[in-house]
Amino acid sequence: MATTLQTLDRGLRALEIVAEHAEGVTIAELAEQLAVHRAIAYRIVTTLEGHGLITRTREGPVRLGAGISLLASRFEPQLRGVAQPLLQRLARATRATAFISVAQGDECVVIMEAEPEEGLLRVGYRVGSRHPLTRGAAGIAILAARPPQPDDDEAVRQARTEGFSLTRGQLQRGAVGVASAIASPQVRPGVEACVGVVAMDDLDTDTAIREVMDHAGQLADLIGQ
Amino acid sequence: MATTLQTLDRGLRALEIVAEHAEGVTIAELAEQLAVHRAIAYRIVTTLEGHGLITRTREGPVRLGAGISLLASRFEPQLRGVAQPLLQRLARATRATAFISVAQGDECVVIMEAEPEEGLLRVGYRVGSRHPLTRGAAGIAILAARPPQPDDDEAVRQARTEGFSLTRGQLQRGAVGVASAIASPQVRPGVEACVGVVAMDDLDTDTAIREVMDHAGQLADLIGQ
DNA sequence: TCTATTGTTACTTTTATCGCACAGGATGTA
DNA sequence: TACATCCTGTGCGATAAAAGTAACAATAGA
Repeated sequence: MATTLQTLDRGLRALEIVAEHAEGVTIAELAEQLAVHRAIAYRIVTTLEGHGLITRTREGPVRLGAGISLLASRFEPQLRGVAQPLLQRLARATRATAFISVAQGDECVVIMEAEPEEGLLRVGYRVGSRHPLTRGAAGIAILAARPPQPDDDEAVRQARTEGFSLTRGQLQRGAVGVASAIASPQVRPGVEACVGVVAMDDLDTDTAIREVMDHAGQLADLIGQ
Repeated sequence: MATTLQTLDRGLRALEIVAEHAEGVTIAELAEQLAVHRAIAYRIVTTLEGHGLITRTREGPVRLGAGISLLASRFEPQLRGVAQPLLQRLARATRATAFISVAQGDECVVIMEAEPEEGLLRVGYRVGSRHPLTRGAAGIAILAARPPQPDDDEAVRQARTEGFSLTRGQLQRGAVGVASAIASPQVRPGVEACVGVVAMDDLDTDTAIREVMDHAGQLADLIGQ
């Protein structure tokens, strides 16, 4: 019947709660947020700590541990580190917020973000935020990189021929997004990523399209070696 | 009696096994490595997938998911991205392998690494590798950044006064390491990190000491704002 | 066509987990 | 000092949750 495991689920929720508290949480606070007894929270913390995913200061709060970095270093190792400077350059060139998203099931998740240094208003694109692949420039760019399907949307077909996708107001009123897939089929089939920018209506789309596609090519080269 | 949770422990072990297989693993392989029945592995996979930590290609293997990046972005967000270019510069300036380590319990764990581009032989310092705080330049640098303890080792006291630690052959015969703590007590108390370099015996220690301390200061400034 | 492998789900058994209870330490207050 | 109030940490029995079995569908290969 139940296809998920309660204990594992609680442990992962605990990990997320710890992640949300940069200043750390006590076991008692953790138990309250999980709505479980403190003894349970204590055992969860002990187990997570055994795997290095969290760490504890003496008698004090719990925070994320170095095991997270180990996992992150295994997840698209080529991308991390190399991509951040590129994203910064893209953000500067387009005066817009640059991001990298990957497909996760039938959703699109932001994994990295860089904001322009200048400008009065900034558009933030929160790392970890997700939305359906069928909505927003990022998802459409990823769908366009897949083999053609008979039920593809018009926007997807257009993005497939042009090499980029441009959407207005699909995720937020007044927001415009441009994205292009990062092509690396030979390296890691199954990993689907795209790079793009998002901004208010005043985005210079010609520049954005050119820069986004240029950076998508650079990223593909960097991770394709 | 048992202070850890078997189900959570298995789930985290599964996550680590998936991380070790960049090309992906099938549920059957995962079940074999965990020494559990396929049905159990299936439920573990479903639960991990629900939290975005792993993702599945259609009918195919399992690999790490975007949730890892979300967690990583919460773990020392200032450090990630900003630090990698600095590490590259440090590696180039010293012609040695540069690294950042953090304290995890009474151990010292490498979380980032950068290797010099030139040179015939490279010294690799694997991300995720760990050793006691009392051994190696990195651990001593972290201990030296803590308030003085009566049972401090001589090397720790010396590192505290000089601002850096230098060890030879403690972790590996013929290896020499230099490290200095990243001081950021006001920002995130409880996070203890250090930066350093490791190389064969031919390290130019004067240059290394100067560069490591300089970069430690830069990193402290960057994350201290 | 037959066989082998894998993913997936229903059902029964059993065991790991839950939640209570209590001990102990640190801190604050009268 | 005595008392109160937080917190962490840990046996132990009842029970809910997970383990294990079996079975089915789908796919691939011989």
